[in-house]
Amino acid sequence: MTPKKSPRPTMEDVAHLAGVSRALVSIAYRGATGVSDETRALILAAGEELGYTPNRVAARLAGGGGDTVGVFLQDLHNDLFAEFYDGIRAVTEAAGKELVLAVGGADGGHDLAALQTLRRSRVDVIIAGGLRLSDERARRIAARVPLVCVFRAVPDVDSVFSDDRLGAEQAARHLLELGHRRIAFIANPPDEGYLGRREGYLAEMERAGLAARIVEGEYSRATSAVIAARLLDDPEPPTAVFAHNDQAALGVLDTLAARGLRAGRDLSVIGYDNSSASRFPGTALSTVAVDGEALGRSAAELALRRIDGGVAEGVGPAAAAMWLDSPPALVVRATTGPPA
Amino acid sequence: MTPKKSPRPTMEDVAHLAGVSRALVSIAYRGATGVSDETRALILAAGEELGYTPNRVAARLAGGGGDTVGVFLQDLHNDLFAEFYDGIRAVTEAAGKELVLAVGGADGGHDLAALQTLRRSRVDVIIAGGLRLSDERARRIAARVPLVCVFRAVPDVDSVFSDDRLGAEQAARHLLELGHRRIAFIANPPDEGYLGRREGYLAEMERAGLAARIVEGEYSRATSAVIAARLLDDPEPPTAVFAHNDQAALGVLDTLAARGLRAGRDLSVIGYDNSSASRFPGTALSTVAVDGEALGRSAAELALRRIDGGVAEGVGPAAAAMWLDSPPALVVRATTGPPA
DNA sequence: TTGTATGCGTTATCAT
DNA sequence: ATGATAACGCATACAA
Repeated sequence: MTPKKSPRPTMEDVAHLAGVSRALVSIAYRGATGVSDETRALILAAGEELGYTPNRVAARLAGGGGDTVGVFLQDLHNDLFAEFYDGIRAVTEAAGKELVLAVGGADGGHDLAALQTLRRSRVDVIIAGGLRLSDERARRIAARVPLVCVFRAVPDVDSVFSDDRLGAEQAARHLLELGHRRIAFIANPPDEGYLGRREGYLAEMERAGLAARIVEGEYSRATSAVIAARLLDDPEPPTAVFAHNDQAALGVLDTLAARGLRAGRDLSVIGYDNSSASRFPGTALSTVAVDGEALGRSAAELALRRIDGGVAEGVGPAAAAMWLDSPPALVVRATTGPPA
Repeated sequence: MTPKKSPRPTMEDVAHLAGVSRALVSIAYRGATGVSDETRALILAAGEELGYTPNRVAARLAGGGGDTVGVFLQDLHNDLFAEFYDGIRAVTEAAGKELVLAVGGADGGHDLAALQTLRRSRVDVIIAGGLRLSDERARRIAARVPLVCVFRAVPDVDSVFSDDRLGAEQAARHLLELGHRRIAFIANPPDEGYLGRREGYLAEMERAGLAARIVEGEYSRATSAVIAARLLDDPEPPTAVFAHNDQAALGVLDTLAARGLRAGRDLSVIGYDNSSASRFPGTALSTVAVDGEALGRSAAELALRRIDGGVAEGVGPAAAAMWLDSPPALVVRATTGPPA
């Protein structure tokens, strides 16, 4: 009278009920070849009856792997990464790969831990969007697991990115052509990569024979708001501000609103990313558009090639691919105008 | 002269190098008790030297489990779910649990597949934010794996939610008090739960002796824009629109903008969620605030109790907990005003 | 086509 | 504190 142990049905149970061997059940559930359609239907029916769900954990341990891609997302609050994820999913889903996600924290402090998590879960490749780690650290990670850095170029590491420097030049030039001369740049932490935007700004200012004015900031809206206030209180305040990304630009807009000032008239503001927030009619932030979804798709394709074989199989970081994808596009909206 | 196979270092390798047994290595890496601090340091050093990373897949197969929580997120494009995730992470991280994520698609069609993925990966409990499945389906899933539904009350299933009905009543009343009489409600698909908002609207309209006007919509901004256009072209157009959520309300705003109409003057619009999009100064959408992060925290606590034991351990859906959390709060901004 | 053994890297249960 | 040994659930040769 020992009651049958019922924890969770396994392949064994399904095989038993269907009157076949475990191997057959395995094949049937994977859609692999080696079973007659009839027996497969029979097996699936048996599984259904038992409420069986394949155990992916066991499958990953046993199988060779090669069907799991890890994705790192810098920030769920930033719409750009949602688009990025959409792009990745579109191609990985079509290829029948499973996605494992890891999300960064507000600051870059958690990025490394997130990558570790991905590594522990034995993903076959990692696509990292918006990694805030030094190039050196990124390289060290790439040495242990195939890594594709996105939105950012890391030398010697597979990277898919937009030409930030070019985009920044366009933004700066736009401000310059409007007649601005005192243009400040709110930068990101310099030790976390993403230097292209800063460089573009610098280059364009130099070309115009103007003094550059870089203020180190972060990615957050709040921090940027504080910086903007300081800038405005300066004895010789800038007439235009170019922010490293939209989030930061939004922070500038916040202080402007708080002081009853109007963006585009009292101070020109331009961001970078063309995040959904910048697109709202009421916000109408001038910015530089980055196609997050396209970058996601390209990154996923690169990642798949790394694990599925193909052209780049086996090659290490030595043959890192650098994909300059989807050129940035200046988007002029309402927050930029001629100096007051 | 057979070269040592180098694929990936395992515990065995670490144990070998450290001159101890595998079991010790296991204990050392888990921080469990049973090793002297000295040997542990020695083991960790050996692991470091080999570039060893614990294999979580194997650990999950072997171990009893109980340390993995699955999270379903309806939509990465909606900021509300980012907050929700933050709340979950705050408590699960403190409890030392691993998170496994699954994301829904644009429509609810992928929700079931996402849940399946979570099930296959053998998470110990699932926290689902914004599930678009019928109550019945949700119940069937809950019968097979501990499930916590959030933002929504599913009878007989653990649920953590805000009082949508109350919030909707507040929104409707706000419109009523402003003097509106023809108030339309853009609803979500009726078979996907989330009926509280509709009910609140209905109740308040009835109380005022007014005719309700419900238009079935979806969650998307685009669909809602089309609906708004139709509403506006009606021979007797509403003077106010209450949308099921902010996304939908934004769609109404889009149509207004496209026609050169002004929200708050030509047509009052109110949404629901207080998503970040609604907060932008330029948008200033009146709405009802939901504390996504608080709901996430509560849901996580409930989930942990389910797996870690404690008060609710072992109890099935029969004793489902319904947490009415964080009361909704009316947020009046610029898109609502007296009728023209 | 179908069934059988072996191994995947850990954890857990025993002994010592 | 430490060291063997048995699961964990499945994939993958390989034999039938």
